[in-house]
This record gives sequence, structure tokens and C-alpha cells, in this order.
Amino acid sequence: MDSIEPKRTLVEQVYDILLDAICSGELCPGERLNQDEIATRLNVSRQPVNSAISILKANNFVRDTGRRGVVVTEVDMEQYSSIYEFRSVVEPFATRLAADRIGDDAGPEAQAILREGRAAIKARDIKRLLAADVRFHETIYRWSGNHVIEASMRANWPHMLRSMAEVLRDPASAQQSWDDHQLIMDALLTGNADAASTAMERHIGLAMEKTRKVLTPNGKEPVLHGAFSRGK
Amino acid sequence: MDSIEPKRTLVEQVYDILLDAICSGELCPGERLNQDEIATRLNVSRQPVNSAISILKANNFVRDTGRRGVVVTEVDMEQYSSIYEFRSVVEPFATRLAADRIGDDAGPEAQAILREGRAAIKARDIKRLLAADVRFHETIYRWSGNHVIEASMRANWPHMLRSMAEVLRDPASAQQSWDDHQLIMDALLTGNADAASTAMERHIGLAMEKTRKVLTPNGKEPVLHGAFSRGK
DNA sequence: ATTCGGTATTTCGTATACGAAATTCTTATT
DNA sequence: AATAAGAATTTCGTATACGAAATACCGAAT
Repeated sequence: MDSIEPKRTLVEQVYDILLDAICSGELCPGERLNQDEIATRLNVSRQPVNSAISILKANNFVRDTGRRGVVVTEVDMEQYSSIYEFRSVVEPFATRLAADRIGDDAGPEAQAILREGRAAIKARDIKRLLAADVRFHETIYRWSGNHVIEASMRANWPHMLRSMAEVLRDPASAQQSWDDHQLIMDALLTGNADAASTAMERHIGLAMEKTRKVLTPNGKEPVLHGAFSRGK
Repeated sequence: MDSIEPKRTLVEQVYDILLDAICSGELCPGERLNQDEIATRLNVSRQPVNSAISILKANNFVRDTGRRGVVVTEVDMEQYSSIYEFRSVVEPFATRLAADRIGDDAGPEAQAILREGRAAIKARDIKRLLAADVRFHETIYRWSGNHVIEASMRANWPHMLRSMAEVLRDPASAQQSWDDHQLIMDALLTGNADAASTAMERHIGLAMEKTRKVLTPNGKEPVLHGAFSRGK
């Protein structure tokens, strides 16, 4: 559907790989990125790695330390709060727009998304569940017809993924989440903008609350289970 | 106020220069960026230029053409609509948050901002007026205490600047705009969240309408007066 | 004159090279 | 043994080099 782009440069590929590593927790918050090591591991020169890190830095996924190199940006509870606060307004708005602008052919896609989400729950596959969650929300952004919403949220998803894995460890939360998704889709497909928007608002509110609970079990700073495997 | 960052790399400096050139219209939409030429002009090697362009590409300020190099991304009316649609929700929300979280010491800063805006109108200095406008809105983002709002909007301002210069050419529009700003600040300083938010919503709505009128004088695609000077 | 084919040139992406700053290691001194 | 100075090493930012792809140029054939 999009225009062809047969050439992905090494810079872009390295960027995607590093961002994915950050999101998945393979690279932990605070951990330093070593250009030589990354270059060697990926079998490229340091040049594209350096460029990719520049982009990560511009987008706040890594930060300068003052010393040598950059480290993965720590995400504190305040940032999670900000993201959810932001989503609590943007997501219902996107949903409202989507209800107005959705095409007649959206039914099958909605069904496929919901089916995949439930399948991921059944399979107890967190990665798959995360992907399904992202797909659900990004589809609504697309239906909203507003590319700026899509772009703005894209900047936040990587951060959110870091916390969502924690929340979705609890099967009940995952189930609740996809019940919400079902409700939202139903309202969208019947063109009920108010109901869809309200359901989305509630959904984000619940997610925010669960995130807060999971990440601050004793009122402390967030704890992220970043299992970080580094093969020789 | 921010943490010290004594080292700005060449990549970051080049990025800022190029972004500014794009925003100011010195580099026109559709125009190609020549790495060698930019490097020569800025007295740096092609390497930091190449990296800076990678960042610009990731942030959608330039795009690949399929042929050689990148061009400045064209901004069509649909994108302007999307931005203003987005702002119509985010700005009132930021204003509401700001009303709740604003400090007691905000008065002098508000006065300074409003004074500077009126001074820029009097001086008929468009660049100065744009800077004042950005400062007004960014201050509210800051007061909102939500860094995600700030970051999301930062991605959109460069695009908006391209159109705002056109709108603010009309002194009446500029005057109207700063009357709005005054109203919003007054409501904020008296802690009237509803009034501030409503005033902001109206302000964005008016700006959107004016932008549409200025950019599509005869229902066509937007016309940007990019005077682009290229000295030897 | 126009068009086609081939050669020269431009220009990009990536690799490699190099100097500087920071870190680590070593060793001498107390 | 602890510490401080300085040498060795790491590692980054940036410059330069190089190959490949795209573009421009140019002459021959129609």
C-alpha cells in the first residue's frame, strides 16, 4: 500500500535493531552502548552505528553521560505518567475521529486483530501479545486519518513497550485489556463515536493504573525486568 | 536550568542549521540537499552532514526520492490540517494542566512573553514574532509539567513555522493572535482552568482557519513564499 | 534534429584512518 | 597498603578514502 522502498540503508537497519533491543530490554536502562562492539556484532563498520546512535539520541532513547559514549535512557515513573496522561487525551480523540472516518471494509481487519490478540493470550506469548496490542492501537490511529497522531504516538510506543511487558505478565490484565479492545471495536464498527471514545478513555485509565501498580510495588522507582543476554 | 551540555557535536550543530534552513524557507520543499555542498559551506566534512541528514530523514523533515539524495519534505494542506486537528486537542489539554500546576512565580514570565509579542508586532519583525509565538506555547507546555506534550509538539513546530510566517504577514491576524494569548495568560494566572482551556481551543481553531485561507487562496495546494538565497 | 548507447562525472553510502579525550593500568612514593 | 602520577589503552568524533549507483554528457545513427 505504501510506496516501495527497496533500499534500507545500514543506518536504518542498525537503528531498528538497536531500538528493538532497547524496547525488549536486551539493552537495559543506564547501560552503555559501545560502538565498536555493536559494529562488530552486526558485521558493519562503526560509521552506520554512529549515525544510528545519533538518531537514537535525537529521539531521546539514549542520552549523553558527559563521559564517554551514551547510555540507554532511564524511564522513570514520571515519564510513564506523562505518556499515559498524554494518551488519555489523544487516544480517545483518535478513536472519535476513527469512528467518523472508518471505511466500510474495516470489519474483517478488526476481527483479525481481536482474534490475534486472544490467540496471543492463549499462547501465553508476551512478545506476540505486545505486537498485537501495538497493532490494535496503530490501526485506530490509521483509521483516524490523522498522520500526526500516528507519528506522535510512534515516538512513545517504544517506551511503553518497556512497561507493558510487565503488566501483561498477569493473564487477568491481558484478558481485561482485550475485552476493552473488543468493546472499542464494536462501538467503532457501529459508528458510535461517543461510546468508542469513552471506552478508550476507560481503557487507557485502567492501563495507567495497572502500570503504576506493577512498576512501583512499594512506592519506589520502576523496576524493569530486563533480561539481558549477551552472547560471546 | 537544564543540565549542562558543553559539547555540541558537529552532527547536532549541522542538524540545527539544516532544520532552521528548512523552517525558514531557505531550503524549499522539494529541494534537494547536496551533502558535498553543505559540508563545504559549513566547513565540515561530509560525515557529520550525512549523519544530520539521517536524523532529518528519521524525523520526516526530508525524504528519500528513490533517486540520488534526499529532498525537503513537502507539506501539503492535509498535513497542516492534521497538525491543527492534533493541536486542537493537545493545546487545550496542556493549558488545563498548566492551570492546575502553574507556579506562583509565573506572573513575571507571562508578562515578559506578552510584552515581547506585542513588541514584535510593533517592530513588524516576522522572525521575532514567530519566536515569540513559539515561546508562548512552549512555556505552557512546560507549565503543564508533561514532558511528552512538550516533545510531541516540538516535532510539529518546525512544520508549523513554515505556514505561520504566511499568516502573521497580516498585522490584524498577529494582533488577534496576541489578544488571544493575553486572554489565555490571564485565565491561567487566575487559576481558571476552564476559561484558559476554552480560550486556547478557540485560539487554535482561529489559527487553523486562517492558515487554511492563506495557504489555499484558490482551493489549490499550499503556496509557501520560500525566498531562498544561496550566496556563493 | 532527435534518439540511442556508451562513457565520464557526480554523489551517495559505507569503510577505514586519525587525533583527542577519557579511562584504565602500572608503578613509585609515602 | 594506600595514593598519586603518568603511561598505555580504549573509544569516541570527525576526516578521508573508495566502490557503486545514478546522472549528465557526447557523439553516432536514423
